[in-house]
Amino acid sequence: MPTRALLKRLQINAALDADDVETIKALPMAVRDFPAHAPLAREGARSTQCCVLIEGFACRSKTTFTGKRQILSIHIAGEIVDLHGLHLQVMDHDVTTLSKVKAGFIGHDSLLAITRERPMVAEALWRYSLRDAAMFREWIVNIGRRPAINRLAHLLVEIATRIEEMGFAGGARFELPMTQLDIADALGLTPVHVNRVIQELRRDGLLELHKHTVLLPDLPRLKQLATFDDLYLHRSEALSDV
Amino acid sequence: MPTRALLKRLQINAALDADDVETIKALPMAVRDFPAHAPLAREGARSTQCCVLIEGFACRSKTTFTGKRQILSIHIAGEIVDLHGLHLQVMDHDVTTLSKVKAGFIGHDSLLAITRERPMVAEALWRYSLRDAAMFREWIVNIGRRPAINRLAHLLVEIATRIEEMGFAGGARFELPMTQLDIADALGLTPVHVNRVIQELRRDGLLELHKHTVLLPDLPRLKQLATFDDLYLHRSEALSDV
DNA sequence: CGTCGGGTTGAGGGTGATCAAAGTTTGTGG
DNA sequence: CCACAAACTTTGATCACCCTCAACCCGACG
Repeated sequence: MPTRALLKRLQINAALDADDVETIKALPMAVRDFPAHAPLAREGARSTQCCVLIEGFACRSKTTFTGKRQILSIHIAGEIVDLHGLHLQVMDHDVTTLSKVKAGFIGHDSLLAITRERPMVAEALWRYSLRDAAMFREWIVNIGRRPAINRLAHLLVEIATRIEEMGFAGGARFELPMTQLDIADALGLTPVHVNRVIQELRRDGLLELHKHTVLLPDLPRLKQLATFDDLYLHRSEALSDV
Repeated sequence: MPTRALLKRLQINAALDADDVETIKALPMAVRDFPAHAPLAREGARSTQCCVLIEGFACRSKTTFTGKRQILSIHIAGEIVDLHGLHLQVMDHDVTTLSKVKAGFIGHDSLLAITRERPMVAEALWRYSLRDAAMFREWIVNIGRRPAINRLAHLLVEIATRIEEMGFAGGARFELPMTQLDIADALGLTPVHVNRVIQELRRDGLLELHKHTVLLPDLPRLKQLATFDDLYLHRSEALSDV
């Protein structure tokens, strides 16, 4: 069931009834496989469908005229990488796979139709896009006001938290198919400096990183270093919903 | 008519029919005045209403545990500073006035009701929040990948563009009630360095700044310096709407 | 006239950038 | 399965952008 992860993702933040769930499951979705480093959407393009990650990792990024890339967010299975395209005509950034990816594409027409018929689905999606924005805000704080080590710590803890939230693996060990260059572009640093900061975390016993497997041996201390507060992830708000 | 600016703002990005407009005009709204540097909303609070700027400037910000403030966005008349509160229970950041402000407060209950009855209003608001997110993304790129001068240039051009878009004054001259400390917090810099960068722009004939009046004598050159591309503002998308 | 917030200036220091090169791993084709 | 290339990681040396600290100036306002 390709919509399983998506449903899980939406239900973390919204109370959907059985009919809502059925309607989402029935959405026509084209599933495709992509290799790593493949574009899922490009800046300037007019999208006609939304892209849901079923398996694998992707990131959103912008490249300045001077050729520098800035990664805006990392995405895991269950997440919609371009939901904004539903109401914003043209893509203002790129979406690229980080690993091999299985992705589902849902036409804007069918998605718009269901949002107009089922207000709760519309609100779940709207809320999802608001959480997206909340993560961008924290990303701004991270890049603007935290030194490099703390910045990297925050990125790691955020990803660990989000992976755990979706019920994949434990929070302290996970796959992260990002190169040090990717991490640098995510943090607004250079790859050389990221390498040095990684070594510092290793020395402090806060990070083990072989291949693309991350292990966080002392999550509490890492969270402290990151001054991580998960408020901005707006977890489990469904219960208190109107 | 206190909803005039808001309507103008929404209609830039959405096609509202006469009934939609009337419904928005009829929204019960409590108007209040605030001095400069007053909180409009606080991190951790559960909001029950949305705050619309009728006159004046405000900003959104987060403060890290180490006491550093990062400004996330600047807001002008017509903008809703906490629309996300409609679907996200708790505020993940602060909203503060920058100048004297006249603000209108609309209860979540009436706002939710109208979004459920009028899909086009819901979509206009949803789209508004998506544009918000697009501005956060550009803010990330600005802080993460542009040197200080270019960063300041970008901030100035963005504000000039958004003020012009709303039909206030010309794009090259406008009021900006931010201190150099505020600008520093917006750009992820220190006030001392902001001061030096301002002087550099002055020397280059790109900026005049007396009191809180900004004059941009050579907007094209400033845009070039900022490598400013207004794509992310998603201007006038209403026409091509579904 | 004194205080206070904000702007300006100077000296010195450090975080992170740049440049360059050497390892190491990954992946691909023979 | 090996050979080779390409991509990624690591290390070193040097540099610069921006920070820190500190003082002084200026205008607004009581």
